[in-house]
Amino acid sequence: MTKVTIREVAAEAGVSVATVSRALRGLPSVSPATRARVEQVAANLEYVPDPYASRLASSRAHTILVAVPVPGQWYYAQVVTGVEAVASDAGSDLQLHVVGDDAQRRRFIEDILPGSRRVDGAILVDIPLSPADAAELTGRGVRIVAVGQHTEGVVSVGIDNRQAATDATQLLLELGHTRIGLLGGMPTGRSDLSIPGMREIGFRDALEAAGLRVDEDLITNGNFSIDGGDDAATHLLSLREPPTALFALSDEMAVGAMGAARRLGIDVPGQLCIVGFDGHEFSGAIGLTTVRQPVVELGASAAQALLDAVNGKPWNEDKVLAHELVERDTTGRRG
Amino acid sequence: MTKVTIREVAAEAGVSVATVSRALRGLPSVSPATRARVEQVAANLEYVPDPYASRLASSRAHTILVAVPVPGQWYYAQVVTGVEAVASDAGSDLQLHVVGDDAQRRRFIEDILPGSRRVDGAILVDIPLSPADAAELTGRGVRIVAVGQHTEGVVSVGIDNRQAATDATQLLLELGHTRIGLLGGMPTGRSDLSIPGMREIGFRDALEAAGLRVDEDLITNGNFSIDGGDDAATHLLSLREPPTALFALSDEMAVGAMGAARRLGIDVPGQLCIVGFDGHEFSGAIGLTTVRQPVVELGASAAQALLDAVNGKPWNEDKVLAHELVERDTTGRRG
DNA sequence: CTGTTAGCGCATTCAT
DNA sequence: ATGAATGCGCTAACAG
Repeated sequence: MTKVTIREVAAEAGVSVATVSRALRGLPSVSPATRARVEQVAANLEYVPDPYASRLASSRAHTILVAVPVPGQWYYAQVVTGVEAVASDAGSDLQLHVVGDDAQRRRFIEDILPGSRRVDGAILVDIPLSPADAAELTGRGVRIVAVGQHTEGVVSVGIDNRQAATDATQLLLELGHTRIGLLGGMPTGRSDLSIPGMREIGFRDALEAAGLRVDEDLITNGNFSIDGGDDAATHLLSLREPPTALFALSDEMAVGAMGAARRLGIDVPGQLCIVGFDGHEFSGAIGLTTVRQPVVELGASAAQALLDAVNGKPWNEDKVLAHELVERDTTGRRG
Repeated sequence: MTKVTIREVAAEAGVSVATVSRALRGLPSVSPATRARVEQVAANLEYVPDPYASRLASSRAHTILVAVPVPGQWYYAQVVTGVEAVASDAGSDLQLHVVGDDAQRRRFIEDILPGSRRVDGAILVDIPLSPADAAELTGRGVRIVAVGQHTEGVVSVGIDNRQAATDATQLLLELGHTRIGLLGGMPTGRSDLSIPGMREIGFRDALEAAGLRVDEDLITNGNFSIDGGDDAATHLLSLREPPTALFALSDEMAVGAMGAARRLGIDVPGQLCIVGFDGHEFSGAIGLTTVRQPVVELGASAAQALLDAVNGKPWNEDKVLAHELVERDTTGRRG
């Protein structure tokens, strides 16, 4: 009922509040005996430091903020999981922010983030950030780490999206496909810097390397959603010359495409091969060939980068984690 | 760079800090003229109140905490999404905590939650809470709302799990199945109060109502995971007298079961019908019949309940949202 | 309607 | 190694 404060602990232990503070935080200059006594008393009184008071008094917030566009989407949920694990290990709280539309984005960048000591830093997952905004924020002392989306002047953690897309496309090419449909998505801003953009480039790379011309009609927008993938696939499959394979830039779209194929009575992989992207938890069970990326580790690394920066050891270069092409039923080697 | 404080705003606007505080928070006793001026100055100076200072000084944290066992699991991610939406609408931050194993659970209940003013309240999603702990916490002024898991003395938001399971089982019965396997999970604590427990009871209800005896050998533990569902299904399907239908208490397990069936060359729904539970985003695309529950709304309602409690209007009874049986391919009406 | 006076609970100098 | 003093930035009575 009564919120025990550091003062009562001090009184009870017969020392000053300063000593209690030092003892409980494991600072060096405290005699073992005193420390033991203080810890004992604190335990008895069930003393729990008020985080807000300590955040106000010190400069560390012991809180790391993570912003994602759609917290319910598998990929983001996994990244958040990774961040949480590292954060909680380090004794930091995790504040989750949703930055979906552009209005939220502006509010987030202008109002939330600048509140300097609110948090130790922020992890932006696929949140577009202009170099100007980035400079402005870091100038204000806001530590930022990006996951996926790369921004000038901000450390980022991700995979080699371009290469990963090339790998996936090459598998399809090896299987003999020459008409490959692409289920991509919303190219916001400079496409050569966005994730979808990089993947699309990788896709084109592979085709060109194989001496094939890219048929722009086969490049569609699946909106990174199941329904979008379904729609896009339905469209592609109804063309006069439909593709014999689809490369979806997310497993959600790939699943949508699988659904479309099933509805249209098109056999997968007999008549249509499909490759997804992400390594969604369901991909194995439904036999979806996909490019697996280390999602949880992505978040964990980002969190670590942030913590390191907080501790004065900022990373000086981006971290690129390994991806892996996982071949499964939807690209069953055609007999 | 320079953190603008309320003092500078006050100075610049020629009023006291108290007035600035009142003006900016929209409190009644401030003249329109003064308020306008203060707001103007605050905007110019790009003043952003320090949340920790205000939390320390006031009694509201403007933070709502949400605890889930596995943040990366679809169901939890959806609930969190719902909570976030309502929280951010109300201007509150969202603090995410993972409470997986029992050690985390104890630490959470004993150390995190009791920090009274740390948060306005907590939403526990499927976190077992003993009536004793609940009483202790509420006694300390910690507001709690439960999602799913019901605990004596704590308002909860959920669906009628028992009825939902009965509905699902009845569909299978109507289709003529008499040997139905159950993919359930870890009965932690009193099973008749846990979600899996309630669903299992609903399952038994339906069988008994149909005059069928429950074959305990068909009741398995799928651990609420894809792999667990696969294993459990594999086991069931290898019995001398295998079930002709499976009822999985989560879509993850159902998908695992679908994978197992595919691997074993068992046609679904021809030789085996499957019903899942949750209404996972992928269920539609893969044709999985399932019991859909309003996941996002679950979180949103819980958040609303918490906010209402904070505002002195605590709910006096649990909220039961509607579920819906969605019939799809995996229970294709057999010709 | 507005200004003054006190803290909120803790982390930090600076002494000792 | 420890204590006393000061302030983090804001809200909350209490006056006026």
